[in-house]
Amino acid sequence: MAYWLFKSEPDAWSWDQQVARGAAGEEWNGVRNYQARNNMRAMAVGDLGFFYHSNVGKAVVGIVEVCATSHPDSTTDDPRWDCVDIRAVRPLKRPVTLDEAKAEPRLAKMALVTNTRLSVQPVTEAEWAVICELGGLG
DNA sequence: GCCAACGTTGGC
DNA sequence: GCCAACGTTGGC
Repeated sequence: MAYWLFKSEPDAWSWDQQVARGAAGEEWNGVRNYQARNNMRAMAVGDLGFFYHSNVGKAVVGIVEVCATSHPDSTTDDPRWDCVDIRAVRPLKRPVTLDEAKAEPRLAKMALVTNTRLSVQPVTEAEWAVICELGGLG
């Protein structure tokens, strides 16, 4: 079981929209970055991820689960781009902002802090636990 | 809205 | 294969 983080601008695709898709989930399409794509190719069904609102909010707002492994991105004919499907699991009790993550020494090496432009990132088990703690989840 | 950081593209 | 130019992301 691995942990990940998915970034989305809420104006383009928000947590509420993700929740509205329910158990069916939604394609995480539109990624046009090799590193992000490679991360998605490495995902397994049942892997968990954080849902992060970039630009507006700048906070981790919820937890998602991978419900389909990588497959061609339906928004392009370019065979280079694959994506996974994810479904909402639960919101954090309180969002964990980027400022909080930056201020937390245990998250100093987290990709969210060190590699701001990567839209699909791996998260370590330790980082996962810290964000859950800050987010009010036992 | 600006701009820094970073990734990609294309000329050589 | 190098590197300058360009495009995009995302914090501020």
